[in-house]
Amino acid sequence: MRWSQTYIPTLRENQSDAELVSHQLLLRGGYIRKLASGVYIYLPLMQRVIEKFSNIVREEMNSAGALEITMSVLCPVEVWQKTGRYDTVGKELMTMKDRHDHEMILCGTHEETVTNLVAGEVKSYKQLPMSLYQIQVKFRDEIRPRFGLMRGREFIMKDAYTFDATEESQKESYKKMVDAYFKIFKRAGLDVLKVESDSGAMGGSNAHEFMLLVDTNAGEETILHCPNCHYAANEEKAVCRDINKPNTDSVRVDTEIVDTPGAATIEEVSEFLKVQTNQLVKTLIFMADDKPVAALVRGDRSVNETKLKNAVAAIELEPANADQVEEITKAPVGFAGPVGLKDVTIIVDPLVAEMKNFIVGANENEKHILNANIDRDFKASKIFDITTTVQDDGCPNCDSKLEAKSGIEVGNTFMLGTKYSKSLGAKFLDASGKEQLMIMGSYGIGITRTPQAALEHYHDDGGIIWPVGLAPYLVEIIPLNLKDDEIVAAAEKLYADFNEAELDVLLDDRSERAGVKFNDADLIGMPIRVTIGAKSLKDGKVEVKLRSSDEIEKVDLNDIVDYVKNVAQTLK
RNA sequence: CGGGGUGUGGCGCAGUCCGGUAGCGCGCUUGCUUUGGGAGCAAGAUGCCGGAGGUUCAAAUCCUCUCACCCCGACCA
Repeated sequence: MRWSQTYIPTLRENQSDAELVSHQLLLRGGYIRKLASGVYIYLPLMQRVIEKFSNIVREEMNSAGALEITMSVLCPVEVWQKTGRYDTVGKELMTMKDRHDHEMILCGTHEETVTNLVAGEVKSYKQLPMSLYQIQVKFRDEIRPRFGLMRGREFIMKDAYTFDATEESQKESYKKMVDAYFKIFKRAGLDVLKVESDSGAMGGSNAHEFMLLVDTNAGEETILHCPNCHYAANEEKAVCRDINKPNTDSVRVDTEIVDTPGAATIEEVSEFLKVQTNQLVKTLIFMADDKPVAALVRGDRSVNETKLKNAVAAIELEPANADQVEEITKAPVGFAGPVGLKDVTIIVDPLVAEMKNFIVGANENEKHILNANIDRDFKASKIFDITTTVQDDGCPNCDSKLEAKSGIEVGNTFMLGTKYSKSLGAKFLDASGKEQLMIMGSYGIGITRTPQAALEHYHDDGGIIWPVGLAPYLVEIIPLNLKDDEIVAAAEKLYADFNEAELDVLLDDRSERAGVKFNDADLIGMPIRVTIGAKSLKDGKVEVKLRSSDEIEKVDLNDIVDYVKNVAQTLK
């Protein structure tokens, strides 16, 4: 492609509302433009990146035996009502009304659509396993879109779905997808970490996320990783095992109510009573589907709301507001405690359950209770891991300490079980003629998110440095002076040769000065740059430079295509 | 939804406190010169100062309402 024939609107200055380097680079490099919050237009270069990555995904999905289809973006609400997700997904569900006032879903995922399809088509175990996928736009009314393509309201996703007759077979299907995922990300130049995750509104038993680790604020999730046994899970899933337990008395002592004037927060109370924060127990009041829940964690730890949501099997969970807290505990915020609480579900974390003689709020203004003990002074509705796991907590699988890392989710895999096949009637007859529910899996990869995530790693001060797998063009030719006929002739010949050899090539045929072309080339980030200038050309040579290196190699004009081919092999 | 902030040519911003009819840099157009890391000179074009209402002789500027966008939090298939 000739620069003059395409559209690459590079900008000299950063746009003020882009926070992340990767977002900034896509904007400045002329890859994307914003239309509305979380809604982007992909310009020609981005379009090529999307095609490159999609093709990698497509090839690996096909090799894994998945069949490409395209499902509708729209889906009648009735299908979503059948699976219950019309209610459980909540406000993130994007919907519209047609002219007959019939509500339609703008799908953010396609379990409903695909299961509805398969339920009507597949009737025999002989047709299973079946694996379907598509690459398509998705809609999610995100509460706060941010970071450009990282979290949009409209984005492109690869979503795959497997249908199996038996658990055994489903495990194989799952493994095939996981293997394909590692191949895909490797080809895109990315090292990803597979972590255990919570299945959330998706339902199902087992789930993993594929995370790209980053050390910037681009990471929206915290991952706990064991360097020894390689256990890895995200914050919402990681089992909390505290290896620094506080010493506690073994003998239970009677409770005592004390005044704690002006001390409401854990810090204030611990300072006032001259005790460590881990001698206190935090009682946090939440509303779970409009029912009050008290969550008890140790004073020095915090509640993970996803874990708590799972503990009470709630659809909606939110912290109670000050009025609700007052109504439930009969005391202002800061003095809630489990002792004497009525008609409230009390979820106790295991770290609290093993404590003795601890301090809790007294449900009375400016008072706390000393020496509270579980079972004697209050009863737990349930003991459940609701503590957020942090750096240096113990690995649940070995004796090492966990490390906390920040990551971007670029893919996910879910074992769905029969949640969708049951509600949508995806049944088949097994070999003995008995009706069975299909066992499903669901697998996503963010097609627009992944390339931007990659840029969090692949850039320097000058701009983007694409891995070959994602680069819009492999090589960019820069003729330095368009008034020099020999340079132009050499550039045209090279351009023709690269095209002949079917290498993706961009020719910067603008009559800009060298500096402008070099800076733009650095900014848009093609892996290989070929510079044609008068000096080298006298000797029949051109200069080859990798975007990722400062070294310049002079190569004979006639050998250049082979040279570039070979170099490309050595790049990621 | 809560907290914070911003809307002024395509982009980045100044001007707003203290009202007087819009400016800078980059980009864009034309011409000449220049051509190995964001050139120089000259001449140009581009603004309902986010929108509506109000106060005033006069509003980008003051007041009221509204919309959009950004950041932090909740959410995250």
